[in-house]
Parts: sequence; structure tokens; C-alpha cells
Amino acid sequence: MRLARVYDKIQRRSQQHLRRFGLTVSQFDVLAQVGSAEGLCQQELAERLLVTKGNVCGLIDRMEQAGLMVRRPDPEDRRIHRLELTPEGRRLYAEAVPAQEQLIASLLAGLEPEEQRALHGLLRRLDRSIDSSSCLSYR
Amino acid sequence: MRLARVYDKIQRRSQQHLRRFGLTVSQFDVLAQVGSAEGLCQQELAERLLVTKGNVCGLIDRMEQAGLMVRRPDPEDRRIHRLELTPEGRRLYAEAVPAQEQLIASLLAGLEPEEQRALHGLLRRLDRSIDSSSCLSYR
DNA sequence: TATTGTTATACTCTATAACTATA
DNA sequence: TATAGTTATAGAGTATAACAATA
Repeated sequence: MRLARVYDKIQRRSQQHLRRFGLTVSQFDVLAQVGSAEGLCQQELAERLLVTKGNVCGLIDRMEQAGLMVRRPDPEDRRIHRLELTPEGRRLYAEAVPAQEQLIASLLAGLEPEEQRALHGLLRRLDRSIDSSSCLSYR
Repeated sequence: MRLARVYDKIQRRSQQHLRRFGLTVSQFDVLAQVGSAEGLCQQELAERLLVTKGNVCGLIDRMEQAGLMVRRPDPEDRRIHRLELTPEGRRLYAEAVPAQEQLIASLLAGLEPEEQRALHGLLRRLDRSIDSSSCLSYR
């Protein structure tokens, strides 16, 4: 499976790359999601990351402990925690996200710009067609 | 990152799918590699899977315990273990690999045949260009 | 000395499921 | 009853590094 192999390589490079920031790939995903949509609640985050809320809970625990984010109680619904980045979390976001984009760009650099666009377009179509194909339930 | 999202979905589907066979994705990878190249040694397998030999050791332990494969000492170099599938491993290989291919085919079905070819070609080019871009060391 | 494989440690992620507190 | 979050459990995968046997 070609896609798997390419992805594994990118994943490993990313991992290596993100370690400089003290982040795992999953933690980077959290940072990227919360950084681009502060006020997100844990349930929403779980859905976006395609993992369970239990897992999100542990992820947030570790990142809160690392001083990157905080849980804020929602004043209107006391079951909900809104997620926000700390100043340090925002600093890391501002640093790590562009660095990651640059890494991806450098990995894609072997393709011509129009090939990159073609690849992106095909992946988008594939993404949608996977969603519509049969039942897919993430809790 | 489009590639990551698409891959995650495929990964999750595969996981779900492979569970019927009692396999994790990593174990499937081992089965597929050894099944297509019996006599492989652990070091070679580690390189193909892009993980360390320590990890391979654990993977093999679990799969040997599950009765799917065996380590055979190499008569010429007593440091080496050659990996072979048991009859049950081969049966599973013959069952799981086509099933996995069919799953992938069904996920790709939303794309036209020429789009599938185009995607494959782009991924192959990307794969190669990643390899050649800067240092990449898997131990 | 270098290589193959093993072992040990520690951490992250994951699924699953029971639990609480709110709604 | 349903939802948001928590906790507990168990297992898998991973990196790292020290180790034994063999070359």
C-alpha cells in the first residue's frame, strides 16, 4: 500500500521534527485544533481528532500539566470544559505550526506545483468518498 | 494536512477490519512482509517496517505466541533468525491480505480508474522524493 | 569490533467501559 | 434519560539503551 508507506515516512519525520518542541504527533494535533479554534470543548475535539473522549481527557491532562493549555468551565453548561491555550501554548502554536507546514512543504518539494495541487485534489475527493462509503462511527 | 486525515481514516477502517482476524495493523504488516518473503531475518524486517529491531522482537514474540510464525536458526550464521509462517499463519495470510486489498479497493472505488492511477503515480513519486530528501536514518 | 537478536524501562496512545455531575 | 467529562484497566506500539552471543 503506497499511501501507507508514504504516510509512515511523513509521520516519522514529523515525529522526529516535533520532538524538538517536546510534542508528540497527537499533541501537535491537539495544539493545532485548539489553537485554531479556542473555546472548543473536549467532546468536539474528540470528534475532530477521531478518538474517544477518554483519550482526549488524558491528552489534555498531559498538556495542561505541561503548561500549554487550560480547561475553563462553561458558565452556561456546567458539564462543559472550554479549552484554551496558555500564553506559552500560543507561543508554541505560533512556532510549531509553521515549522510543521514548512516540513510538509519541503517533503512535497519533489513534486511540481501542479502535481501538488493534483495530489491535494485527489486526496480531497478520496476523503469525501471514504466518508460517504458505508457506515463510519467514531464515538 | 489532507494526507494525514485520509490516512487516519483508512488506518481506522483497516484496524476495525483487521480485528476480525485478530490482527493489529502492525501485525498485519509483519504477516504481509514475512508471507511474501519467508526466510526474512528480523533485522531486515525491522528495516522494511521502519521500526527498531527491539520492536520487531516484541512483535514476533506476540505473533509466535499466537501460533502464526516461528523463528528458525540460520545454519550458517548463528546470530540470525529466519522468519517463517506456520501453516496457520499462511492460512491467515491467504485470507487477510486479499481482504485488506479488497477493503482498500472499496475505499478507492469513489475515484475513477484513471484517478486511482494518477494518485498512485503521484504517491510513488512523492515516496521517492522523500527518500532522497536529506538524511533519513532508521535504525 | 561489528552485527543480530534480546531484554528492560518508560512513555504515549488506544479501546473499552464504568462512573460522576450536570442537563 | 442523555450528555460531558473522568477514571480505571489493559494492551499495543514506540524509543532508547544496555546486554549476550556470534561473526
